[in-house]
Amino acid sequence: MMRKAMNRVHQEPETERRILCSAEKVFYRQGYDGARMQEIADEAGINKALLHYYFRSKDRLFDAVFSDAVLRLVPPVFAVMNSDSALMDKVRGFVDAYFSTVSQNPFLPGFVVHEMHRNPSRFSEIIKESRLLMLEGLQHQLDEGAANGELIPMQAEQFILNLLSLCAFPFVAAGAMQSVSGKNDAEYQQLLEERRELIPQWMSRLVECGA
Amino acid sequence: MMRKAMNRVHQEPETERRILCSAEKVFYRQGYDGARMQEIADEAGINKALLHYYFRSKDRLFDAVFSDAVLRLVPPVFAVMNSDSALMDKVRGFVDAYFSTVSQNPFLPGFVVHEMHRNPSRFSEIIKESRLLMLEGLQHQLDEGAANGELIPMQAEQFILNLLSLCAFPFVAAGAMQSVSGKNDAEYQQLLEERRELIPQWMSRLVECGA
DNA sequence: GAATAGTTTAACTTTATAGTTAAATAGTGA
DNA sequence: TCACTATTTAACTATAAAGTTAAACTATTC
Repeated sequence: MMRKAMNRVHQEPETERRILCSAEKVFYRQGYDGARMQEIADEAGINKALLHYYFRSKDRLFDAVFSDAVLRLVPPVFAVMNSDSALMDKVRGFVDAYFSTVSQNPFLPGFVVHEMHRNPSRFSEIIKESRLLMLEGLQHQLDEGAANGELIPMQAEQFILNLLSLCAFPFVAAGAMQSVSGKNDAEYQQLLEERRELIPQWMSRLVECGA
Repeated sequence: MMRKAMNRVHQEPETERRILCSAEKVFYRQGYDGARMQEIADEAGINKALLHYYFRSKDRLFDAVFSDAVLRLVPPVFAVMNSDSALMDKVRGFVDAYFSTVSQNPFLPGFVVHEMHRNPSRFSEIIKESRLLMLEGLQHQLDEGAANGELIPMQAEQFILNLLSLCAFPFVAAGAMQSVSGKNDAEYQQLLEERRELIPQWMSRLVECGA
C-alpha cells in the first residue's frame, strides 16, 4: 500500500513527474497513435519496465497526459469567461490567459484538437457545467449590447467560435501556416506574439458598432 | 508493362478510384498512424492483396490521398486570391470556394493540418510559387487601402491567418467545438453553414475603417 | 481457346510495439 | 541488519499490423 509517499527512497525523487513531462512531449508532438512507449522512456532517461511500473499501460499514461492538458487549457479560460466583467474585458482576459498557457506549450492546442477528434466524448463532462454558464452570460451581454445599438447582433456560439479560431488556429495549424506564410520558426513565432495585442482589437471591431 | 490502360477486363472498372475513396475516408478520420490497411480494404470491399496490387505500400497509398487532398483544397483558393479582384471580392470568393470544397469533405482540413504537423515539409513545394504572388498582391491592396484611409494597416500574413482561422478552425476542431458549444451534429453543421455568409461581413468589419 | 489482367483466398513472413518477468542492485528508514 | 521501495537489465511473450506469396478463378480480348 501507499505506493509512493513523501518518504522517498534512492535518487530520482520525482520520477513520476519526469515521466509525465516526457510523455507530454511525445504525445503532444505525435499523438496517441504516433507515440511510442520506448520513445517516452528514452526521453525520460529510464527504461520501459519503470514506465510500466509507474503507469500500468499506454492508455493510463495517455489519460494522465490528456487530463493535464485539458485542465491546463480550460479552467483559466472559463474563469475569465464566467467572470462578471464587461464583454471586451472578458475578451482581453481570455486572450491573455490563452496566450500565457499556449506560448509555453505551443503543441497543446493541436494535441487537444486532434485527440478530441479521435474521441469526441472525452472532455464533455469536464466542461458541461461551466459551458452553459459561460454561453448564457455571454449571450446576455451580446443581446444587451445589441439592444443599446452598441454591438451588432451575434450568437454567443459564433462569438466564441471566432475568438477561439483567431487564438487557436495559428497554433493548431502552425505546420501548414508556416508553409503558407513562408516564415521561418522565429518569424512565425513573432507573428503569433503580435496577435496577443491584435486579437482583442479585432474582436472589438468585429462586434462593436461605433468602433 | 502498361499496368492498366483503357482496355479494361472483368468487372470493377474503377477499382483504383474505389480504393482511393476508401483510403480517403479512413485516412481523413484516423490519420496515417491510426489508419489500418485492412480497414481500407474492408471499406473498399476488397482484400489486402488487391490493395497492395494497386498501391505497393501504405506510404504510397497515403501519398496519393494526401496529394489529392492538397490539390482539392489549395488551387481553388489560390485561384481566387491570385486574381485581380478587389480585396473584399477576393474574400467572398475565397470563402465560397473554401466552403464548397470543405462542406463536402468536413474532415479534409483537419487531415491536412494534422499531417502537415507530422511532416511540415510536405506541401511547401506545391504552393511556393503561388504563395509569393498571393502575399504580394494582398499586401499591395492592404497598403493601398490604408493609404486611402479606407482600411486599417495590416500585414498580409495576419490577414490571411485571420481569414483561414475563421474558415478552417470550426471544421478542424469540430470535435472539441461541439463540446464547447453544446450542439449536436445537425445544429453544429447549421452553425457552420451560417458562417459562409457571416465571415465575409466580419472580415470587412475587421479591416474597413468606415464599415 | 489461349493469353492476359483483374481478383480472390488463405496461409504465410516479418517487423514493430506493448507489455511481462525475474533477477540483481542500491539507497532508506526502522 | 532487515525490510522496503525504486531502479536497472535483458530477455521474454503476445499481438497486431504490414507486406508477401502462390494457387486458383474469371472475364475479356485476340
